[in-house]
Amino acid sequence: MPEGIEVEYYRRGAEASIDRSITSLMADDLYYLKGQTSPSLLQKALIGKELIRARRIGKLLLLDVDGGDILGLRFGMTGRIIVDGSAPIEYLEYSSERNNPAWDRFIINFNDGGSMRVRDPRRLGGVELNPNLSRLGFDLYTITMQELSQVLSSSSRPVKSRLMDQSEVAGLGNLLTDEILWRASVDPRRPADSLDEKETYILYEHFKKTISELTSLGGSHMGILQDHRTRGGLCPRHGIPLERYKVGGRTTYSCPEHQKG
DNA sequence: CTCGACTCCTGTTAGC
DNA sequence: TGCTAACAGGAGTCGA
Repeated sequence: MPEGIEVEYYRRGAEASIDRSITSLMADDLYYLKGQTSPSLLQKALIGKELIRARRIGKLLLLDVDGGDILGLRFGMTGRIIVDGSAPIEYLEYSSERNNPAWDRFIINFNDGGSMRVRDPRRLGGVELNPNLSRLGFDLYTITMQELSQVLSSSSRPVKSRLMDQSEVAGLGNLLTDEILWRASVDPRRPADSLDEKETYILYEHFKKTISELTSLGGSHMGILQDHRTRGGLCPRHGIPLERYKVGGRTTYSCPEHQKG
């Protein structure tokens, strides 16, 4: 599913839509419009305008409009962005291999005949004009050691829950979080504030390395753990069955050998 | 503050 | 073989 890494790819893809005049919209799926966003507000903000910048905070893609508005796109679990018919990410975990235009929930048409569309089979994403950004935590690409330390030391919740809390760290999803904790040899259930300075540093190093590595490899699904995150899956390091359980309601896999305590 | 339980959604898959 | 029920997870809400 799209996590921060995929959305960063989407952002790069969306840059192809910069500086092109918007002539029309398709925003028929009202369920997909979040907050106060309505088709008429979108028309007013976008028609005759241009997108001037593509930004990203965590899993939220932000497109600045030349009238001062900001178009926020969320992709949920199965959403992708398609600019002029091509998608920055073709393969998406848990999404359909098929590519059905009926799943287009939002379309921007440009005066040159091209388009930018959000294709989302399960409709867990959404479009929001001028989204509230104040609740987003440190972005996964720019978080510092001090910031991570602050996030972890200020709560006794499970370390995994803390890392996935978008108001603390923005951009980590379930798969990336399992991958990072697996690499760092940390039990996802451990209280966040139980990690000492050295453990936090090790976690931070694996965090940064995982993000940069999977960004160059092409997505969250390229992680070492990913293929083994299934019932009966084996730890790629020890060859023993991974544990499967819930943390904060999310399916979690970890190795009982090197991620204990 | 923190937790679980619930909601939304729908394509895929496990299991009878 | 064919059906149904559970599952996947991002994000929000709600009550304990």
